[in-house]
Amino acid sequence: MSETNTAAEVAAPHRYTAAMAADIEARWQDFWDAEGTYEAPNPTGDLAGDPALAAKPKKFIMDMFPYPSGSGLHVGHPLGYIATDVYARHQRMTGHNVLHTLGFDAFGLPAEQYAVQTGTHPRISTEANMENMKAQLRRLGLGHDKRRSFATIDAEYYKWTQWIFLQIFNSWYDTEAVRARPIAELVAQFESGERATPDGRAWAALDAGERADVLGQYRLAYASDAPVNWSPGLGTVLANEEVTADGRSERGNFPVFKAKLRQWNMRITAYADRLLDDLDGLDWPEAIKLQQRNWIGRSEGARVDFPVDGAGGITVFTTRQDTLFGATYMVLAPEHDLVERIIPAAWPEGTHPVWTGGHASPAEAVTAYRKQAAAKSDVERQAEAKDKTGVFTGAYATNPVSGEKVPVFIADYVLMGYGTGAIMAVPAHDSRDFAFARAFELPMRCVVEPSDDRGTDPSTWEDAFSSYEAKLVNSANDEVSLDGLGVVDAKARITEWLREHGVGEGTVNFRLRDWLFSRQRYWGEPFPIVYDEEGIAHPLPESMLPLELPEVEDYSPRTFDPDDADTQPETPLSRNADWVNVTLDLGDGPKKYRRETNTMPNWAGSCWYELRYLDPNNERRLVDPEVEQYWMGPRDGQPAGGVDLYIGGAEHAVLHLLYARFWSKVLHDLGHISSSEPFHKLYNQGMIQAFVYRDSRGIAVPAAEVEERDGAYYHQGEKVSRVLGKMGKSLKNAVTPDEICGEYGADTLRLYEMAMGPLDVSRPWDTRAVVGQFRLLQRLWRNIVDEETGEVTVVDTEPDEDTLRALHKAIDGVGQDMAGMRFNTAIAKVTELNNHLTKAGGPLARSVAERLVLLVAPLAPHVAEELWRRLGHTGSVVHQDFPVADPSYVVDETVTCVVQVKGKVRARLEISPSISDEELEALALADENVVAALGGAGIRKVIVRAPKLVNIVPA
RNA sequence: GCGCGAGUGGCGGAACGGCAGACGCGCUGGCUUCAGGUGCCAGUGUCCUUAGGGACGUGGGGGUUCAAAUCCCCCCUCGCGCACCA
Repeated sequence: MSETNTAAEVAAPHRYTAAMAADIEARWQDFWDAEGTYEAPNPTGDLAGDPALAAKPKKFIMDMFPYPSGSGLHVGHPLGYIATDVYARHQRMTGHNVLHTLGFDAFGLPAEQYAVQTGTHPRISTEANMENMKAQLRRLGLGHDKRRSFATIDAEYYKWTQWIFLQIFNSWYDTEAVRARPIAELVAQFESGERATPDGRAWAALDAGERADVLGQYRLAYASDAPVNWSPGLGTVLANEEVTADGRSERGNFPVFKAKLRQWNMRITAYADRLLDDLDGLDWPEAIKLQQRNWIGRSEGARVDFPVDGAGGITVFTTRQDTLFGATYMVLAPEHDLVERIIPAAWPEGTHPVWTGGHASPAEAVTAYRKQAAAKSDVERQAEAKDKTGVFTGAYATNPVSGEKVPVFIADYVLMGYGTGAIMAVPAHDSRDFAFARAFELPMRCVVEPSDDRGTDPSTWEDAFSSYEAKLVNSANDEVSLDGLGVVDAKARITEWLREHGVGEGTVNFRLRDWLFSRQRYWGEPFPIVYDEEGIAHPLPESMLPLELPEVEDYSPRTFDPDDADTQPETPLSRNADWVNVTLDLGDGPKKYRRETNTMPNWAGSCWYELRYLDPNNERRLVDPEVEQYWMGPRDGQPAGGVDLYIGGAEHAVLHLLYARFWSKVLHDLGHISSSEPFHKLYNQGMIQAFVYRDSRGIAVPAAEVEERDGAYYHQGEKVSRVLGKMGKSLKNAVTPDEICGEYGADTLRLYEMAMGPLDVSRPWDTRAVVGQFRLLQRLWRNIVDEETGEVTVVDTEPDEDTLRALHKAIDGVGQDMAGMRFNTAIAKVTELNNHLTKAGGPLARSVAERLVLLVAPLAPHVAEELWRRLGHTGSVVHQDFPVADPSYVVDETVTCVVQVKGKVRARLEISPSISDEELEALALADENVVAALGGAGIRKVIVRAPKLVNIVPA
C-alpha cells in the first residue's frame, strides 16, 4: 500500500479503503470456498444436498464459458460473468435454488497456435492459462458452484463428447416420425423389407461395404466426399459457418477454396424445420432469432422439371413458379454433373456468337469456363457479382408449360450448393437473370404486368420487375391460365398444374447445409471411429471411451501456401503410426484397424456443456435423467425446457447456438434428455469498448500514458488521435480487473461495470469514473461503521416516516430492476437511498441498515457480508431473503402534482395521492399562477390525471 | 443493395405518451488537512433576466395528441447482420 493510504488510515483507521476492501474480500472468498456457500443441491446423486434448498424453485443461470487465452482477462471479459452473478445472487435471495458455475472451453486453434509458437504442449499452456484465469475470476467474488466446473479438455468430459458423437453416428432421421431414431431400427426396416434399399436388392444380399454405404446415406453423422471449404493457409477444412462472406477463414483470414475431400459431417439439415420452428418458443433477442432464421434460410417454392432431349431433364428450384411462362433460358452451376450429359458435339445451327465465348465447340467452351470459374476465389466472385459471365452448353431444354425450347447455359452466378444447382431464368422478373440476359442478348418476356409506369416491354426497362404487387399476363397454355391472377394465387394454380402433370411439385428449400465436423488438428477430441481393412468405419464401443488424445512430439498442423488450392490436408494424428494402427476386438475377435485421425471442431465441446454442469461426476451417464429434468425440463412458459438465463456475446448467433440446439434435439429424440432446447432465455451483453490513441504514424500508444489538455490528447508531448475501439493488448488500452481490484476492490469493480449503462449496450470504459462507485461503498460503510472506532453505529429505534418511504421505495425499485436485469438503475436507486440516509445524518436504525445491506448484497457481496457480520449475524448474507417493500410506504404521503396550461408547467401542488379528479381540478383552477397564466381566457378542456398532472387547455 | 438497431448536457447514461437530464464521472466554488489525484458540503442543459422568473431544448423536417425523447411519415448520421440463395 502507498504511503498516502497509510496516512488516510491514520486519519480514519476504519475507513473503507482499498486495503480494507482487499482484506474483506480475501476473507469472504475463503469463507465461501470453505463453506461451499454457492453449492446448489441436485435432487439426487452425489451432488444432492440440503433438501430445503432443493425443494425451492430452480434457476439455472449460465455464462458462455471462456476460452483460456494466454493474455489473461481485461475488464471487458467479466462483464457478463458479473451480470449473471448479480442476477443469480438476487434469485437466491428471492427463494430459488440457483445453479451457477463456470467451466472452460479449452480445445481449439488459438491454444494450438500458441503452443506451436512457444514450443509448449497445448495441454501445458492451456492448463497454465486456466489457472491464471481462475485466479483472476476468483478475485471478483463470483458465486460459482465449483464442484461443477470442468474443462472440455478433461478426458472425463470429452469421453461424453465422444459418446454423443457415437449416438449421432448411430442414429438416423425418420422424416415420418419427425425425429432421430437408433440406426438399428433402420436396419430392422431394411431386413424386414418394410423399407426398400436404394437399388431394391434385399438387405441380406448386400455386402458389408454396400450396407455401410447405404447406412451412410441415413446416419446423422456421416463421412462424405462432397466439396468442402479447404483453407491451405490454416491447414484445415472449415464449416460454412466459419467462412466469411468474402470467402476467407474467420480465424486467420486465409483464403478458402472448394475441394472434394472425404470429411465427417453432421446432418443438421434434417433438423432445419425444427430448428426454425422452435425459435418461436424461445426468449431470445429478436435479432439473434432473425440471424438464425436467415442462416437456415427456408424458402417455399417449387421443383420444376425441364426435359432435355436425350438426357432426361433438368430439375430446378424456384420461388417464383408463377413466372414459369417467362422462363426464356436456363442456367446450371458450372460444376453441375448434368453438364457432360447434355452438351452436343457441335454448336447448333445459328448459335449466337456471344453465347459461345469464341470457342469452337460446346465441350471446349464448358471446359474453359469451368477452369476459369474454379480459379476464381470467392473474393473475386463477389467483386464481379454485377458482371455476369457464362457460356452456352449447346443444349436446349423444354419449358414444361409453354413447350418452348430454351437454351441452357452454365454460369457461376448459379451456385452448386443451393437448391438443385440449376435455375430457370426469368429475366423480366429477376434482376440477376435480367443482367445476364442483357449481356448475352437473350429474350425477355413480361409475364407480370408492372404496377409502375414502365410498360410491358422489358427491353426498355432498366431492371427486372420483381414485385409481388401485380397481376400475371401472357401466362396461359391450352390447359391452364394464370392471366389476371395475383402472384400468390398464380403460384398455387401453377404448382397444382405441375403436380398433376408430374413435372414438378411444391417444395421447401433450405439454405442451411450439413455441418462439416472434422478438422485436421491435434488439439481437439479424437473421433471414436476406426476403419477396418476394407475401409469401413466402425464406432468404438462405449467401453473403449474415452479415446484419449495421444501425447505426441509433433502436434503442429500441416499448413500450406494460403493461395495454393491444389493441396491436401494432413492430420497431425496421422503421423503417429503406433496410435493409428491398432488391433482391437470389436465383438468379432481381434482385428487390425486404423484410427480416424481427424479431430472434432472446437464447437463440439460447447455443444452440450450445460448438461454436464448438472451432473459433472456421473461415470455411468451423460446426465442423470432426474437431475436433468429438475434443472432443464420443460415447464410452464418454457415448452422445450432449457437453461433459464444464458448470457454471452452476440458473435455466437449462428455457430455455437445453432450447433448446441441441434445436439439438444438429437439427444432429446434419442431419449437421453427431456429438454429439446438448450437455452430458454438468451441475453447478449454489450461490449466494453476503450479509447485507442494513435500517434501521427497511426501506431497505438499506451492509453495509460496519454494526457488530456483542453480537449486534445498528448503522449510524451506529441498530439495523438483518439477513437473508440475494442479493448486489448494490441491496441495498448487494456485495463485488467486485477488493476481495478488493487486500486479499489472487487466490489467497486462489480458496481462500476454494472452501473456503466444497460447491460446489452456497448459503452466505453472510463477508469476515472470508477471512483464514483468506490465513494458509494465508502459512504455506505460510513453510514453503518464509525470510521474512527470501527464500531457499528446503528441504533435499535424506529426509523422516521421519511426514511421509511425512501427505504421502501428503494426496495421496491431495486427488486424490480434486478429481476429485469436493469442493474444500472438498481444501483442508482441504492445510491439515492444511501445519499438520503447520509444527508439525514445521525445513526441508522438497525432495521434500515440491515435492509440496506441486503439490497447491496447481490451487487457488492463482500462488503455486504462484512457489514452483515458486523451487524451481529453469524451466517452468510447469501441465502437471506431479499427485502420486500411495504406498499404503504412506496406511495408518498403527498405527491407533487404538475399543473400545466397548454402543456407548460405553471404551478405545482402538494396533494394527497388519493385525491379525486374533481377535487384536483378545482384545486388547480383555483391556483393563482394558473389564473395568471390563463389571463382571463376561457377554458376549453381540462385533462386530469390524478394525482400527477392537470393540463388546462384555454379556449 | 436488403434487413435490423440506435442518435438525449462536456462524458457514461435516467425518464408507464404526463415536471427531460435520475445516478455517476468531470468541472466550479467552499470546508477539512502540514499536505494530498481516493474525505465532506454546495452548484453545474443553453440563452435571456428588471433576480420574481422567462424563452429555448432529446440528430433534421413534417404529422398525430390537451400533452411527444417516447407514436406515425420523410431525411441525415452511426453501429450490426446478410449479401448472385433462384
